Amino acid sequence: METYDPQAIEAKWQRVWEDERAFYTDDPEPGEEREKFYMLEMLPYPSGDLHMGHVLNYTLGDVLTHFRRRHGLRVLRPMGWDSFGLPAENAAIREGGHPRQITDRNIANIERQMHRLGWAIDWDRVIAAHDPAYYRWTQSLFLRFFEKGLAYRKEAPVNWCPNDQTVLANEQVINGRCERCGAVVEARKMEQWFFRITAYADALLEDHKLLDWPERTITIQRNWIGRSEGAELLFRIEDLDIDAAVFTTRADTVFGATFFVLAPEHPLVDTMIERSPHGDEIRDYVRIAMARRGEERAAAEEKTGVFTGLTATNPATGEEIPVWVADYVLMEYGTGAIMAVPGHDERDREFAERFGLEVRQVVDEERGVLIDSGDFSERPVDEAKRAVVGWLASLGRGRPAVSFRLRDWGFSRQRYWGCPIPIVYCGSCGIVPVPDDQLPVLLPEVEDYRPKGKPPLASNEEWLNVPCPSCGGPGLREADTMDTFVDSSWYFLRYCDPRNDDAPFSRELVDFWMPVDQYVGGIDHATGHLLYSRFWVKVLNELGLVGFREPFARLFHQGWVRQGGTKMSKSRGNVTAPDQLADMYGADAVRLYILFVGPADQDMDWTEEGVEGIARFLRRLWRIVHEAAASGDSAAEGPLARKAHETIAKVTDDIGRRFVFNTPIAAVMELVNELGRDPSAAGARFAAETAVSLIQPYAPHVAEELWSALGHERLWEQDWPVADESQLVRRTFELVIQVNGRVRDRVEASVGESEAELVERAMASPRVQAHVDGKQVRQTIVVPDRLVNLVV
RNA sequence: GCCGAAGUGGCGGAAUUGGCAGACGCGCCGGACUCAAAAUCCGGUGGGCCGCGAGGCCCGUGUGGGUUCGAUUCCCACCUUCGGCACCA
Repeated sequence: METYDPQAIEAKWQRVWEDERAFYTDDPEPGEEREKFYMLEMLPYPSGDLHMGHVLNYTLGDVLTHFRRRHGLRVLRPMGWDSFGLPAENAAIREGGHPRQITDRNIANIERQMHRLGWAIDWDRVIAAHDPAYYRWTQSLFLRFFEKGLAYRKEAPVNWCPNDQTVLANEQVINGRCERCGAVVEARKMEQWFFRITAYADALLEDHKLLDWPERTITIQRNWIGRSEGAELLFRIEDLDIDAAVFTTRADTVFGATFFVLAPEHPLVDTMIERSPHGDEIRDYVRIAMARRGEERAAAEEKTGVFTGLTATNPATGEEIPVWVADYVLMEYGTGAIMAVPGHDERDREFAERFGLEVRQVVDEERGVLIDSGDFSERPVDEAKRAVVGWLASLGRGRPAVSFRLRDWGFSRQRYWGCPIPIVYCGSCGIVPVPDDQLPVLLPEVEDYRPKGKPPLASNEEWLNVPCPSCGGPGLREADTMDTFVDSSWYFLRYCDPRNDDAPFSRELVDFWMPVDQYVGGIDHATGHLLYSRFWVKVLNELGLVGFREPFARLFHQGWVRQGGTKMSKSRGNVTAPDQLADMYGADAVRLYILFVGPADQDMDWTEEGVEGIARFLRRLWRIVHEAAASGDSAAEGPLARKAHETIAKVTDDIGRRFVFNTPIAAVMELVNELGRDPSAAGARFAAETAVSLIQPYAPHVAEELWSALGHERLWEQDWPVADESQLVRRTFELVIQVNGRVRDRVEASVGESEAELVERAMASPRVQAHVDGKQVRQTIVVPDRLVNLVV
């Protein structure tokens, strides 16, 4: 027996797998019989180095990949790169070089590290967001959205750094200041691109029922979409000769609406500035309010606002109530205007108290009924909500309405390193899409990635100025690029048909592979990537490009691997990178360890204490399996064989049904411990084969080597072992005997004994007798084949 | 403030349907091997108490209650930690 040399055997088997194309997946044959399984982990951003979070994510996926493959499924398990985005651009600005060079270098490095870990990936299907062969189709799909009116431009506030003359992403704003220069960030309005995801709000909620997802993820999405049922009510503003609509979920409180408030951005405000005697004050207020960013407004100590000098008519009471403009009312929600009911709304009350406005109680909170509300007085709140809306509707002053918290998805980025938006602005034709046959719109070279008051792409005049595709007149290209969430909203479709030059993907292939059967990724993407991808697939479905409505049938969230937390830096100093760890202990040890330390769906503080234990286990496994191979008896019965069958059942259930990845390792350790007591015992060979076979998804290299030592080959394509049910049936068991719920003795008993027999055994125990001690047994509880409890 | 998740030995964790708390591993202790150490192997290891010993008793899953013959598991309240959201009418 040679000593266990992880480096050598890992290199050896990785070469074999590559030579045999073991983990590459061909397109389905016509009349394909094998069931498909699409295994996918979230698209990684190619930072320079793999970290332990990646190792957890992809090892988990790898275990499932091997497990499903060995169940005879045709498994697709691809990999690619979310390779556009700010980090590469920042690195280019900081250190020089081109974002493309930096990105390509990082991809090469991280890909090498991935190979080092031995993951079973179909590297033929690799895609990269920044590859023109990919982003031409991102652009093409964008055009389909544009044609349907689902991609549009509108003015919206952005974070603007007045010093750097640039738009900042939310994560670049730290406490209201620019992360780079520290200048106070302002809100500025710009024309930007949006996807009309709000049009799919109901569909996104409705189709949750099609998903086998963690409940909390669905809850997060549901809250994010924020569907509220209520009503739109009309308030007459006589001075302007218009009706202004408000959204409310508390139509029952309309009798208590003592003032009316518009958001500063509300379109009517301009009219008011013109027509109101207080026009100047309104204008001043609006200017100040609009310069404040959303978070600043929310964080303000006290609510601010300005009286417009106008009044609106409360449709329920007929009273004239004052109209105010205040920035605690958000233009983005509802109608951008509210009826203020300070008697029953905390925010309205705060405002009313500050400005001395009337507060009127119209609901008796204790009894839950309306008061001082005309004909509706004494009616319960829920009933009154409907009744009031019905009444106002009959007067033409209201209607039931639904409002959503969800906003449209702004995907313009005033950045260089992203997918160009294939649009040309023409003086005579307006917004003109670049025709499909002129795609891709390639990302041009620029001299400086820093935006100086305009997006970086706009600095390349030659690129920027193009003839209008429609009329041939002078045109200007769109200089914004796309949010990287656009790239990742359809990559899982491209994997199904990654080298298609004629279309983003063939419908036949995506309909075969999709939906993703098992998706694995962080819960941090609950309201971003996961929602956007669902939206895209719904649109593509309506366009007839795909035959399904949901992209990810089943979802699993791995926990966070925290590194460098106070706990660990104190105890151990530096953290070792995964590939260094692999150099020290081997890839198999790293893979086993990351899954062994705890449940994969829970957060963990990374520590290397314990990796030695895994390395020790692998050396033990190596030695014991070799011993069993030399002298092991291949009997398929006896205690060791039974233990092996129990382990098969446990591991299969844990991975396949429970989605638990740490306990199977413990189960195999137990089997190996038992085998180690006598590697030449009856059934030892079978136990060794079982242990090797079961550990293969976790530690494929050493498993393959040991499988050879046992005289077999190609473990990676062997069927997953099946537990022999007859071996699992026990004839005897250890009867637990309790007195008053406390365990007092354990005795052997036969399976299937009657309650009376079990009680008799219990009473026969001297230890039990000592506790019963002549007392009256008042009750006996018997759990067949398990336990007896005597109550005295 | 609101929503969610979680609190189990010195440590990471296990206990799947209300039925033997602490599997498996780390660490630690003892032993074997060794001139010695490392590695390896064997044994022990929740706390307290009683017993020369075999063994026995009590306490114990964040805290306090409850349901139950029986609770880490179910219910109520509270504490702590970690996430997410935060003027959404």
